[in-house]
Amino acid sequence: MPAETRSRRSDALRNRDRLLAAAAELFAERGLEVPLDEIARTAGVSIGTLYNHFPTRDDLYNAIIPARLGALDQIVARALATDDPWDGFVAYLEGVFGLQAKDRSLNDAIARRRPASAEIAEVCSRNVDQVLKLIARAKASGDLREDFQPMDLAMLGAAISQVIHESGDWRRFLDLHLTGLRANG
Amino acid sequence: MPAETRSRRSDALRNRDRLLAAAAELFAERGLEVPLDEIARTAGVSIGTLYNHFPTRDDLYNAIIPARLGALDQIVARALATDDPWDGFVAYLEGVFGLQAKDRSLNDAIARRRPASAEIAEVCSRNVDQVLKLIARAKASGDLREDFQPMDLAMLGAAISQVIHESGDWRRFLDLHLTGLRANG
DNA sequence: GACTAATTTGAGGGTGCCCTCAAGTTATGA
DNA sequence: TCATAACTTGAGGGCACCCTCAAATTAGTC
Repeated sequence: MPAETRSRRSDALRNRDRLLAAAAELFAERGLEVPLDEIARTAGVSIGTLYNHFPTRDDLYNAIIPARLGALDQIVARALATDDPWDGFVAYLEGVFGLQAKDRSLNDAIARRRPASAEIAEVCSRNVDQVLKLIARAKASGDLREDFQPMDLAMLGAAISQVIHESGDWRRFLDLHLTGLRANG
Repeated sequence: MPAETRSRRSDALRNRDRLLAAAAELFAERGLEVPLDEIARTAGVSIGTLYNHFPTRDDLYNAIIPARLGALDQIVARALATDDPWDGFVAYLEGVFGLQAKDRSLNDAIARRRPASAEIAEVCSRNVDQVLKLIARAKASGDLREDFQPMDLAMLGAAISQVIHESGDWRRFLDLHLTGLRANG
């Protein structure tokens, strides 16, 4: 198979890297809907070159988002390693939302399931099992209310994504959500 | 002043009504960003006529949104009329969010301050005093946590608007937010 | 019925973003 | 250094939405 031995040209590799760097930066700053020609311009490359390397927008997403979502693995692992089930659950929430707050593309990808590509879905679903464990653990210890559902978590993510979007204090909001608004309890 | 006595032509009045009806319907269904030419088409009128009656998008918003926001007055009044301060506070939240859930344009206008026109801001601010009263009352009775701020309400509105947007169960989410996720309390 | 001012019309120009492809450039290996 | 495949380029066509304005139509008046 000689096709395998063909090496990419060096300029092509360099341009690809520049495109990824530019896209990563712009996605993080402004979300997943930055115009492609702006990415090309930032990378110092023509729009045609961008399309050579990434024929569709999803190709660009798939080259960037899954790697970033890898951070989720660590967050959920650390949460599960926490002795106290409730603290672990809270640590997970703070970890994920902190990630979303720092990177608008992750806010889009996690909370709004924006790209919705198979590849990204895979990364997310890889964590679902772990997260379910986290939830079960917190329920078993009596800390988390019994009726809590995964959908509640999804909605919390959506809600917080909007608080972040509005530049609100998401930690404060999370705290209120965890403890409730009622005074005595 | 003879200019005052000039009457609008009947077809113009009719077309204006049709435009308002079409815009109201489309706004409620799909939010405030429906294309103007779609509104004109729905009204059975040309795009030029739309611009005759409503030179800017804001003119259209101002002709529709403030009236709808009038419902807020009733909601807050009914909430204040409720004997139990906490029940009143909750009734207000349910009233407002119910409104947002039924009408996407109100979801945009209330929670995301989308049009941000002076006229709409006026309608909203008219209620602020009443809402502050509602909050103060609920705090005084010891039902609402002392550290609750108006900003917390704004963020809750933003959060719920997103839950509604994702077709989530906003009542469930509000319930969780009011009572917290922790099991015992 | 004819006049006129009010109103409507929709083609057309502008913008921003998408995507393509024929022509030009360049890395690479012989 | 040349040949060639690999790569880059950017003008250009498409689309969706915005907004304008000269020409056509029509309601209201005499």
